[in-house]
Formats: sequence, structure tokens, C-alpha cells
Amino acid sequence: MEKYNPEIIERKWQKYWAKNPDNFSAKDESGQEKAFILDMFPYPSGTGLHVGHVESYTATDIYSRYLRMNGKNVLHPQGFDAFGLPAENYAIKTGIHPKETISNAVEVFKRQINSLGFSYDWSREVNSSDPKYYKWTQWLFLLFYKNGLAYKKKAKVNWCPKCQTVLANEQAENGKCERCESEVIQKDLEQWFFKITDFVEDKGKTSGLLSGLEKIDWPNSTKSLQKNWIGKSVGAQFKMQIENTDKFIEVYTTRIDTVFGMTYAVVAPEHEIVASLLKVESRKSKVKREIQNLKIENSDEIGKYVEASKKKTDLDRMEAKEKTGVEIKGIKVINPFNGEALSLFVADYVLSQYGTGAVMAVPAHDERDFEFAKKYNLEIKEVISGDKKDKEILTDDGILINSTEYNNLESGEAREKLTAWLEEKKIGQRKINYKLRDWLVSRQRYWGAPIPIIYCEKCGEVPVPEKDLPVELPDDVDFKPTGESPLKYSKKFQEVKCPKCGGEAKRESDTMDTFVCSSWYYLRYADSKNEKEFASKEKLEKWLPVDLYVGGAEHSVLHLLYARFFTKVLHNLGYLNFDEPFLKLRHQGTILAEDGTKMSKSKGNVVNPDDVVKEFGADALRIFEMFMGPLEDMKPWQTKGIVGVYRFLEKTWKMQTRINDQETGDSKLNNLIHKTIKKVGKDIEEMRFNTAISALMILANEMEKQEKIQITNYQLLITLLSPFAPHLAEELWEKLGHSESIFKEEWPTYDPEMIKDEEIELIIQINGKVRDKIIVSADISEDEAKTIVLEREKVKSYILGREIRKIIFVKGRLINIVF
RNA sequence: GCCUUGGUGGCGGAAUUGGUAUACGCGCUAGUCUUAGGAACUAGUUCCCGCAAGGGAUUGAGAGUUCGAGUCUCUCCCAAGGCACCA
Repeated sequence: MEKYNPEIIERKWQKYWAKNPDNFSAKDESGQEKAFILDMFPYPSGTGLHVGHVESYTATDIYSRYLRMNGKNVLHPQGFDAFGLPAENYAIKTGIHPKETISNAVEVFKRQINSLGFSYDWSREVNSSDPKYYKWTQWLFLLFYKNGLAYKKKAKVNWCPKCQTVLANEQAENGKCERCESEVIQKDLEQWFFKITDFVEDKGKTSGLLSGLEKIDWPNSTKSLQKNWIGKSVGAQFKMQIENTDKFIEVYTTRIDTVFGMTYAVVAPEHEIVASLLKVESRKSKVKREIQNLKIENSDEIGKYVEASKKKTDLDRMEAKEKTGVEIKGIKVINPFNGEALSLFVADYVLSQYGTGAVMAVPAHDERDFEFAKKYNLEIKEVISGDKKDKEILTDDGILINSTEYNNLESGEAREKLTAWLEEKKIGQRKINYKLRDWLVSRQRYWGAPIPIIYCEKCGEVPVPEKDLPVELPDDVDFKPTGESPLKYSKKFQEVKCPKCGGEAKRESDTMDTFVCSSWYYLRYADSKNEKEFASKEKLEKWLPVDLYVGGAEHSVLHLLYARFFTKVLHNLGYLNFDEPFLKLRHQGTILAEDGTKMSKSKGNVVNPDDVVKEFGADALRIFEMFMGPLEDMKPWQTKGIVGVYRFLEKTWKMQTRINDQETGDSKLNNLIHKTIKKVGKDIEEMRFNTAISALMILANEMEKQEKIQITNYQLLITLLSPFAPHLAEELWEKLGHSESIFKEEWPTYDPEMIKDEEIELIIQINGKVRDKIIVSADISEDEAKTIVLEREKVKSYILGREIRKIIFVKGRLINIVF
């Protein structure tokens, strides 16, 4: 027998599978039950495949192979998320066109993916930078546009003054530019948005982004991340009159129950009232009637404060250790509940973008207000009683005090009643606020899908007609960052005739956020070559939604939220018959370096899958990554650990010399085999691959002990192993004389009769402690067990004349004598 | 601060969901084989006391429920990830 040589075996079977794609292709015409098993398509980075990719791809590969062997019609495709910044930044540095960079990287990725024996259906491959793909990204943009879900407005964007460019939020983390580390500033520019906020709550028959979470099988943590991101809060919004005027400021609060504790109010520096008051002061001729009686005593001071706040970056405002603010001297606002006239402050701890940009301040029950009140010596009035624990103030709900007729109410009840009062008096109402903002989708960048809009001097904003799609990216552009999209400098691209009037017009030069491309790619796999639609309705109905989706937890919010949004829009517009794209989602946990830190190029502790494949083979790498621990856990790489799974594979390989085709019928081994069939199947379904592998190891160890290995048993072992180590399984299968691929085999079934134990080890406990064990028939009755156990010398010596209070008997498991 | 997930041998991790804690693998120890090293195989390996038989302790800490708790309840500590002046 030749040595186990994964290099030769693996190359051989990879070739075979490439020549017989039918083995793994999804059958559009088949009547078998479908299963759509999906990996998040990778960004083809220049550094190649990472062990993290291998982890998730192995998981879905095992699952897909298992389902196929169980007679399912499996759609398991792969593609590339090929637009994006790294390739463009690389082009700026080297002058090499992103197209070239990406196509090289895609080649490397495909080579690596194939070297691991993944059973993808490559006939459905997508690449988001391919005009045949982004034609439909653009088509979807126009669909959104026509339905009022894509719109343009002025917005603050991240701007790096050194690189002279707009940055995506992900590139401006912590307020610093990803590339040059300089401070990012906020700039007002015209930007495109998608109305994702329209889909937070249910819309017609389409479930909302919040309620939809209830019906999908996703990790709890991911659901709660999305909920947090959406940030729904239920409160009340009400008007406070400015004393001696008929003008109001409106505030939002979730704690209307604390309203009698309000001792002042605060507006954000950007609040319109501030600007209008200052205007009154500076241009007396244009005094508005309603505030003509007001005299602001410190308008200079306020003006300075507002100016200073405007100059601060978001980062500064967030990091400010102490709260600052200025009282607007000369005006008072009235608390409508008790008529008290209160001071009004401008302070930048109040956010202009959230709620109304103005708040009621209750220092006794809100930490921020408390901090501010202490600093400026403002009144602190308690109106809720309850347990403060070890804090200075009570911020939890409690019982109302000092609140007129609302005294003694519990916070929750009080909120209902106080809100009802506001509604009755028509000065306020219940109000729901969200943290989620509309999705800014335009990027002043080259390497993305162009936004299909044309600006005509006569007709204004004109969508590119469907027949003119795709709007292709020109190749001849200068990548140097200028602060505007590089597309602006391609005349060929920019200058265009207006589709409406035929006059001179200009194309939109911005491209779309890459997250737009990845928000719908899973739909394209159903019908990836369709040139008439993004996918036919029939095929969408056949294959979607995705039954299992696996990918990194870093996409918990953005990609997964956007993809859900797209699905909901398309459902709402009648293109899809489902409103959640991914029924079941799992994340692979991060694989850390051997030292327990994150793998990083700069630390030089990155494990390259190619090296591992070369040394131990793809099967060993696959099994090792699955064996390291639960799929979702973060776990450190241990090079030495691979040796263990390699030994296991080698052991299985060597067994082929000891097979025997005579039936010997070892009932103990048969029992183990059937238990293993059951366990491996169940574990794969629950994606607990580590314990499935452990069960296979136990079976292999047991078979190894046999002098002769029965051929039927050996075949079973190989079949159970095949989804995990496909190359080895194919090779051994062929050696056993089979001419067809092992993946044409049916998954073995277990016989429930065979997994029943005839004898069990009954645990004998005395006062809950294990004191003895005894082999008995599995169906021993309580009485029989008692009789036998109480006769045992060891048990007798423990009892020693003491009175037995009771005896607990758990059938097939244990007996516990209590005294 | 809030949300989420965790905390089990020297290490990665198991535990039929309330019933033998430490499966499987790594490592380590001893042995067989080998000129040697390695590989392979066999046996052992939670910790403490003991030559052994045996006994005791043990799932981050503490309490509770129970005949019985890694698992359920409460309080606290620690770690990772996310959100974060969102009123």
C-alpha cells in the first residue's frame, strides 16, 4: 500500500470534480426539494484567501455535500464582491488599473478555493464589477428612484483635507482618515440616499426591519445589534411656550414621568431658535413680531459659543470631558404641566440630529443633566422615588413624588397619563424616534457602479432610460484624488445627450457604495445569466430565500441590514414573494493567531492556507478548522493541532489494508456505528462539526482495534467522513472498487433498534455522590435495581444501619440512595 | 454606562439539556520498535493526600432551589464584541 499522500489524491479529485461539474450543480428543472446554501461573497483582496474564509466555506461545503447526499437539490454558488476602495487606493499608488488588480486577485482566490475542494456551482458565479452584473445594480437604483426611495439632499460627509476626498464612514473611523491619519472634517455636499427609514416598521404586507427579525433564525447577538442600530425609542414630544411670546420650542423625551423635575431646558447650538434669536439681535429692522419683546442680554457670548461648537469635529464633541453651555439670558420657557418659567441653555451635549434638537432637563433623574446642573449650579428637584443603589441619582423608573395629582403613580402609568394630557391639550403627543438614518449611497470614487442619472439644464434630474443600461465605467481615468469623483474628468463619460430633450447634459459622476452591490447578489445566483431581468420571477421563487447564510460577524449591521432592506423593497414592489432574504444565519468566529492576538500582516502572524495545504493537505486543513471548536467561537490557531487530524486521516487510510468482506457481526461495534450515523447527521444539521468529527474519531479508533475490518463498516466510515474529507473519501471509495463518485451515494441511515443499549452501567449514588457502578440490563425495573443495589457490600457499608429516607431511580441511568 | 456572548484540566474544547464533569484532539510521562532522531504503536495523564486500596476537592466568586446543579434563580467579578452625550 502506498503512503497517504494528500497532494496527489487531492489534485486528482479536484480535476475530476472540475470535469464533472454536474456533481455539484443546482438543477433548475429538478423537482427535488431545494436548499440554498450561501457564503458571503468575498472581496478579492491581493493577500489571497484567509483561514477565516476557509472556516466558513468548509462549514457550508460540508453542509451542502450532506444535503445533496440526502437527496436535496442544492444551490451552493460563489462570486466576488469586486468593487471597492482597496483596489482603487492601490491604483492611486501604483497606477495599475483596478480591473487588472481585481482580475488577478480573482484568479488567485479561485485557485485557492478549488485547492480546498469546495463544491461550488461555478456556472452561476457573479462579479459585482462586471457590467453585466452592475447593469442590474443600476436598474435597481432606478427602481428605487422611480418609487421615491432614492433621493438627493445636502448632507454632511466625511472629508479628508489631505487626501482631498470624501470618505466612506468605514474609512473615517474614530474621526481619522484611514490612509493618511489626518483629521476628518464634515462637509456639506449633495448626496444620494436610500430611504431605509421607510422600512423600519411594517409596510403593507411587508414586515419591517424590526418585526422581521422575529421570524428568522439568526444569532441573538446579531439581532440585538440590528435592533440597537435602528435604535427605536418610544417617548413624548411636546411644546414649551417661550414666555411673553406665542413662539414655542418643542422637546422630545422618553421620561415624561419626570417632567415635574424639569429645572431648565437645553437646545443644540444648531437649533433654529438660536439662529433666529441672534438674527433678531443683529438686524433690529427685521424683528419678528412674536419675539419683539425679547431682549437677549448675552448674544455675543451665545454667538461665540455657537461658532466654537460648529468648528468642533464630531470627535471633539464626543470626547469633551466636561459639558459646556451658555444660558440664553433674557428668555424663559414655560413647563406646561406646572406653568413654571425656566432658563434656556445652548449646549452642545444636545444633538441637533436626534429628536427635536431640544430637551427638557431633569438633573435629578438624568446623568447628563445632573452633570451639567452641578457644573452651573442649577436646581435639582427629585420627582421619582426609588432605590438609587450606589449612584448619586436615580435614573430608573420608580414612584412619582412632587408631581401634583400624579403623585404615587408608577413611572410607566404616569407616562401614559401625562402623554394623554398632552394630547388632550393639543400641545404634544406620543412620539417614536429612531437612531437609524437614511442610507447615504453616493461615493465620490471611481471603482464602483456609476449612478445612472443625467443632469440636463432644461429637464433637470433625468434617470438613464433602461435601454441605455449599463452606464459603463470608462477605463481612461486619472485616479489622483482631487476631491471629486475621478469620473468628472472623463469627458467621454461626462458629456451626454439628455434622454428627454436631446440637449447637452452631464452624467452624475458619483458611484454607488459597494454595499449596494452586495445588497442583492444572492438574488442573482438564482438566474445569474439573465439579460432581461435581474432574475426571473420563476427562478427567484424556485431558489429563494436563502436557507443558510454563513459569514463574518463584522457584517452584522451594515451588509445584513441593507440586504434585508433591499429584499423588503422588492417584496413591497411585488418582485419577490418573501420579505426576509436569509432564513438562517450563522457567523464563523474569528481565528486568532497562535499567540491569541488577531492575525495581521504587520505582526507577521498570518497563517496562509496554501502553506497548510502543502504540508498537511486540504482535507486535514478542512477538518482541523472544523475541529478547533464551535463554528461561532473565536479561537486561536494551533499548528500542532493539525497533526492530530492528520493522524486520524492517515489511520483511516491505513485501514484499507485490513478489510475483510466477511460479515462477522460484532454487535457492540454495530451499536457504535449506528450511534455514530445518528450523531454525525444531527451534528451536521446543527452545524456542530467539532463534535461530529470527534464521533468519527471515536468510531475510527474502535475499528482500528479490530484485527479485520468489515468492508461494509469501512464503507460507512468513509461515507460519513466524505463531506469533511472529500478527497480522501473519493480515493478510498474508488479503491474499494466503486466506479461512481462517493457523492452520488445516499447518506446512511441508522436503525433505531441498533442504537438501543442492551446493557448499561447503572450509577449508584449515595446522598448524591457516585459510590459504585454496576452493569445491568438496560430495561431493569426500579424494584429489581433496588434489590440488587442494596445487596452490594459497598452500598451496605455506606448505609451502616442508617435509615434510608428515599431512593431515587432514573431509568437507564442511576439510582440515588438518600438518608 | 447600555446591549450581546462567554468564563470547564497545561492548551483547543465535550457533557444526551437537571442525572457518571473533564469525551475527542494537542501536549506531557513511561514503554515497544529503531543504529539514532523522528514517525508509528501500547499504557497513563483534572488537582491534592496515599506504595496501593481508597479518600477528599473541583466547572470565575458567593448564596439559593433540588435526592442531585457546569446546566435553573439571585448577587458580584472578569473577558471579548458592539453601541455610546440618542434625552
